[in-house]
Amino acid sequence: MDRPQRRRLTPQARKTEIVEAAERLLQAHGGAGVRVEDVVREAGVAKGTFFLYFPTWDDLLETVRDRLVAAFAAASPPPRETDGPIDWPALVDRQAGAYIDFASARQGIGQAVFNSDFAARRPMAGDAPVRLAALIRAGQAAGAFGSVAPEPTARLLYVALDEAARAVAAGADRDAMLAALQHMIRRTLAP
Amino acid sequence: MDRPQRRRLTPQARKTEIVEAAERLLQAHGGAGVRVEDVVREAGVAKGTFFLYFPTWDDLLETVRDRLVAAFAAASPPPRETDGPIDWPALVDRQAGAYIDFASARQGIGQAVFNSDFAARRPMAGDAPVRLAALIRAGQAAGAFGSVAPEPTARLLYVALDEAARAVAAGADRDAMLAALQHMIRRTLAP
Amino acid sequence: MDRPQRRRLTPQARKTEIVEAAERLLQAHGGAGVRVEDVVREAGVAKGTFFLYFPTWDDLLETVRDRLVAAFAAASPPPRETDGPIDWPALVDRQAGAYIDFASARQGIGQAVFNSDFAARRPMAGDAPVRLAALIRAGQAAGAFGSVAPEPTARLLYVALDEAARAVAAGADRDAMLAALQHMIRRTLAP
Amino acid sequence: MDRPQRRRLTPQARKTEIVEAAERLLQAHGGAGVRVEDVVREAGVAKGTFFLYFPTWDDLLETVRDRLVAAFAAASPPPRETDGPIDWPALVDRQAGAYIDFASARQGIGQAVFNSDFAARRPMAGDAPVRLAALIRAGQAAGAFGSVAPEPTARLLYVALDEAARAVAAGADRDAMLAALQHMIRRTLAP
DNA sequence: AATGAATGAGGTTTCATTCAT
DNA sequence: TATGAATGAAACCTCATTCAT
Repeated sequence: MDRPQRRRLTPQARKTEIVEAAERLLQAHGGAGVRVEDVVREAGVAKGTFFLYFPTWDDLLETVRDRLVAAFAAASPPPRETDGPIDWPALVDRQAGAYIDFASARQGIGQAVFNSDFAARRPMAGDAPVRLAALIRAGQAAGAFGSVAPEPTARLLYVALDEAARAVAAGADRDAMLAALQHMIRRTLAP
Repeated sequence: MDRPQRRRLTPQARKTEIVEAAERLLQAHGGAGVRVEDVVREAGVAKGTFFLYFPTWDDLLETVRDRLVAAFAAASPPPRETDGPIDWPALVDRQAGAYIDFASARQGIGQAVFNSDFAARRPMAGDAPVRLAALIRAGQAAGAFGSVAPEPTARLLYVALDEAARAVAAGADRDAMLAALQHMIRRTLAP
Repeated sequence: MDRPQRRRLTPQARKTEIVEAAERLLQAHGGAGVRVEDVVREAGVAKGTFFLYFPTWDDLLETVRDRLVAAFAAASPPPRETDGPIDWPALVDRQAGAYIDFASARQGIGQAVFNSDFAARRPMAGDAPVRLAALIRAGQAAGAFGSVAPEPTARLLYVALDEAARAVAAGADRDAMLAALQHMIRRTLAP
Repeated sequence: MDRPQRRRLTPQARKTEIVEAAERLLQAHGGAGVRVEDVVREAGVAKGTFFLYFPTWDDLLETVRDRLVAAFAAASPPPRETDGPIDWPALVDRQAGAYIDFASARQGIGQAVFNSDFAARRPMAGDAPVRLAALIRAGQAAGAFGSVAPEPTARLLYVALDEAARAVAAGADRDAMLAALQHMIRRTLAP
């Protein structure tokens, strides 16, 4: 028949192809009902190839999650000291907006890896709240923020960020959500 | 034979038995890996009986979810006007504490019905944020709160409440989480 | 369509049906290439039913093996003292013949459970050689046999018995094999 | 790059490397669970190379089996007439001991090629019993053995030899097994 | 001759749901 | 109303074998 040629790639390239195929499907379906079968069809590879790169389905999801986290970290790097004195409130506002836009555009994936049975099965180190806590601490050191407890507050703010993104993805007014979020953050961290 | 006597109960009582058995297991396992098989064993009924009362597994989860929501509503009723002028900040603080204690004690169930594939399959009307928005509106009407947008803010505060409960259930210091939460809420709603 | 009616049986009856279907196939194919799929087709049950009774494929083989051993034990019971003095050489000759006939008629099953990867995966207590050693000991006590070491000799005689059956099943002359076997046993055990 | 130099060997040498790697693994694991993957890793060659030399997995096992048979034949050659009159009973005793020692030291391989699904899939010409029958015939011609039927008896003695080796490999007392075996053989073949 | 990425048929196992009793 | 044996559609995963390089 017209069986497509066997395409030989470097392992890294092939792995990426599979992950990206998975991301497309997860984004479209929120993770629910996406199976190995679907991913390999989307990626145009054989089933065995999938398991060559991901021993289990959860290993794929883990990779997807790691890529998501890394992508946001790369997209909104923490402020560098060298750029002069930091306008903390403005910085926080900007980051909040960036997060909403980033995460709402990837809501399906986020759902699949953060609000699913998978998330319960394979809990995550939880990098984001840690980075947020560090940010709060830095702002406090600069005298820009009040004396809230950094870690608990970071946790709470983080889920608020996430919820805002989810709301926007679900159709809520982006600017209204962002305004409410920024208000909450500014007020919470204000001296 | 000496088969255990078939216990004839009112339909409602039998249904409750099953739900409560399910709640015990979901609470213990966070929902992961709890199967119909397990529930009927815990409830002491036959498998067919389960489907007599719950056409599908998700119907059971829906019932569990509804009961959870109803239980909290019953446990912390909204303030009644008749009790004289309301101390809004104090009210909010009290509700936050109540929510943390209630939800952290039922974290497993909450996980199973709110942070799982089920939650994605069967989204919920979302009663809690609505009630919270109403509360904010009432406080605003009384001049106790500032002019934030009630619905978006309610959404954000609600997930913060939830996260605080989750953190406590996971071992975080209850009082520290509560303090951070109360600070956030008070500041966010302050005039 | 003409989907066959669902046949409800007692668990024991259904289990037996499945085992017997398996035995037919194993006997016919020597175990090689017989799969769950084949057994359920032969038994006329659904695949899930198989796993209801045999958690794994090897559990089925174990049941088949146990039945085989039990069947031979039942078919040729050890001599009872009450029947008067025993003619040991004649007894041994008779048992040898019985074993050859029994085992050669079930060569396929024997192959599947005793000379296969399964046998290596799940080694057996090895009841037969033990019973044979007891028989030798009893004959020695009666002065009918010489002073060979019972256990090692029983092991060796047992595999010879088995090989004779295998040879007969493979087409060798039954009487010639039996004669050679009886000669070997008699000579080995003679005083 | 620094990829390990592709070692160019004569085909025969490369094939031997693979077989010997396989033998090491089969001996260690009794054949169960040894896969092509394992063999090529042990041999330090690529997977494709394996199939260059062995069209199928069973071809490898066949080679292993042939080497095993040839190795024993080489290790204990049949007696040559030129050495003068043969002491048949002593010869037989010696061969039995040699077989036990040889086979018990290679029990894993023996299991993999003689008592496995492979052995059923690819039955063997059965050289060993044939040679044993010839030996019996020669002894009979010399007047040292009785008039047993050579072929059936050789079959039975051969499996006894094999079982003795298996028992020793499994931890049985070598000398006790050997004594029982020699007794059985001597008595069976005695005039 | 040698490599190792890619294949896909085939196998076991799970479990929500059905249905004869 | 209640039972529990029976179902079968997935789902995951393995691994001998192929083939482009």
